[in-house]
Amino acid sequence: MILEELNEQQKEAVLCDQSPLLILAGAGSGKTRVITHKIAWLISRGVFPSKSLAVTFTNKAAGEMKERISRLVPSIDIRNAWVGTFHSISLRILRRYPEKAGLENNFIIYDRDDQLSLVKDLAKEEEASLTRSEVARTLNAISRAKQDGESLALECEDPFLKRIAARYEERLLEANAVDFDNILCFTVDILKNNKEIREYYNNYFNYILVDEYQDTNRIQFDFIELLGQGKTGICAVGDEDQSIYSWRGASADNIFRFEESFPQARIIKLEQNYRSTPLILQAANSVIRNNTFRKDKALWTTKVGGEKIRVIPNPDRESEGLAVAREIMGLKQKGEKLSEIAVFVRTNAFTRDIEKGLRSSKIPYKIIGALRFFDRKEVRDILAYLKVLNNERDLVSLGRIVNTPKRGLGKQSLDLILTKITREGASLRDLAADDTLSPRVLKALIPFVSLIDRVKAVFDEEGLGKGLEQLLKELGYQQYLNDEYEDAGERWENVIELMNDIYEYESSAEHPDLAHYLSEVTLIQDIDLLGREEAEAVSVMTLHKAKGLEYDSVIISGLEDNILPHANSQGSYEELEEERRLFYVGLTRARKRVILTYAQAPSTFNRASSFIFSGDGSFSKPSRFLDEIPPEHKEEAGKILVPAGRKEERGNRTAFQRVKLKTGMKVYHDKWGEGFVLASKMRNYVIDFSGKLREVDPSVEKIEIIT
DNA sequence: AGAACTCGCCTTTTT
DNA sequence: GGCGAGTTCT
Repeated sequence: MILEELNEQQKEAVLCDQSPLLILAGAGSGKTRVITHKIAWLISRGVFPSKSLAVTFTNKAAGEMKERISRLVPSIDIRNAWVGTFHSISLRILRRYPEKAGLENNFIIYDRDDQLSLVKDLAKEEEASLTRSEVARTLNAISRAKQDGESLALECEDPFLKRIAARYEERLLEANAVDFDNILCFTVDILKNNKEIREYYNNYFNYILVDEYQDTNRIQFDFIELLGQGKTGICAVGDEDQSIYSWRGASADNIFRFEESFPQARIIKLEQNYRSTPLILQAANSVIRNNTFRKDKALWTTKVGGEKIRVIPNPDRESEGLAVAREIMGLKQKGEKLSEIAVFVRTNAFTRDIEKGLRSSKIPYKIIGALRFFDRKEVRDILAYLKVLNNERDLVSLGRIVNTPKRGLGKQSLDLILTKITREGASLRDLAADDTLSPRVLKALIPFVSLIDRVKAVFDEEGLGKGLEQLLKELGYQQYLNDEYEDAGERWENVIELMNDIYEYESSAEHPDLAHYLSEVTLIQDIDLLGREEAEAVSVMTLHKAKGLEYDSVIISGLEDNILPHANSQGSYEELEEERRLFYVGLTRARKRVILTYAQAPSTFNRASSFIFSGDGSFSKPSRFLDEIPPEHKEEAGKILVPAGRKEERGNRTAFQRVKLKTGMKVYHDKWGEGFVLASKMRNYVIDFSGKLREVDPSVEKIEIIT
């Protein structure tokens, strides 16, 4: 039964257990199917679910994989199977031996925001003031080294960076915290340095399966190598054409390294695509063929035909959002389900433009992972309180809440408090009794410390949910939100949602405790993973988030040079090829159709979402990747005219709401025909109509932009 | 000393 | 359009 729905290669892959196995699986060739069926098959043959380890790329993928397995072997409880991301699996191991990494058992995880605050603090400690991007770059360097299995704290040419990196690790340990990288690094170190632990896990897992193998980095490879050494039951599935995470140390080279570390590995190629129409497949193939660093592959399908790829130019970003909405309305009228439509963007910021368009057409949508629930200020505030309640030596979190809500402890006081804690090892209680502090500071600090103590007692005696309720009550948090924010209602809703989540966790977890809750929350960033399915809605997400998903209809927006490929990724051949793979990933998500949109003057409108300026503000070019799709596979929306001003009836007079034209734009005027914009002059524009210069005010005269 | 206000710069992508 | 740094106000 489990083997029935598989083709020959897939079946071979599922059955192969006498040698390590590397599956090179093209897009849509059923690789997830192979993994789920393989695990289900093993379980059906009597292997305990907990003896298989499956590593996925996201928590969402892990959840889906478990669901699919349990549908294949419905009679068996697979809840304790090891299915998860590298991070969640390593964490599960690290939680068992925290002392081996110098941690106490209530350690928590610092997310990116915490990390940035920490680096900033440390720079200040070194009397250097770094800009936001310098802080980010410093953190990226530290992180990248760790992902490569190195450490700037130990080895680095730049003494400043080395010092920051070293202090960074110290401060993490002092706060009894790990960052995302350390979850893996510490676990790998424990496995490396402790023979008994390594052998225990090496023997424990009979089968190890790694999905999205092309996106593993060095430390993840080491992890797999340590657990999989000497095993035949190891299997990695990947596609170098979908490698899109090299910026975080991922390397498709791991595909070659696999054969070195696991000799006698079999290689099975999956080349039959079950997802897309041949038209989409051919288009995607001809795009990816332009990459030089790849093995040529021949994806094929038995399907026939397919709709041409629609390419839709727009005068500006706003119109692009509207065009996306219009296309979706069209699809809906054809009877397509909204849940089978996805819009992909290059960067998170662009989701806002799409959002606007969809909202104006009243199309229900969900943004996947953009403004994440746990990134909201009110949620972060409360979580910071929880982190301090868990461990008051967590200075990043303490710094966040000491004056939130405002209690008269500003920058100066905060600095003083933090210094006393770091230099003198003072506790909060010590500080509340410290008579060297000014009366003004003490007056604010004493109630704060006693609040922490009181709430902590409730947490210990009555549990997490009750503790949180007490915290909110003592803080007067709802009142604080009302006083400070216009959208207090919405913010309070989020706090309530967090409270529901914590009650939910408390009733479902085996041993509910704050540290576990906090790390769960940090690793699982998407709120929709914490319950409740969304209603029928269009999905909007970044191309990176799109990996591993599929939809009937895919719309990719922002197909402009400097966006896709991104302006920051044109420095080298490698970067450009990664951008092309990103586009390829987007295209191959589609079953039935692809729509591509771009804007001509993205920076004119909505500056908020567009930081990409092509120098002097000349307007952007369509993406070079568009040219890589053969003409017979696409259908340009052609030369269309878009009014430069939005028509408005004012009394009996028609006016055009002013819209900025840009130098160089091609326009059309009913009387003078085609022209191009030479310069702007107050409200007017100088336009060259085949040699004749005219000054035109587009809010009075009808000017259309030619695209 | 701390709050309130203004200005400029930013973001590529994520566990 | 938000966030931090810098500046002015209380």
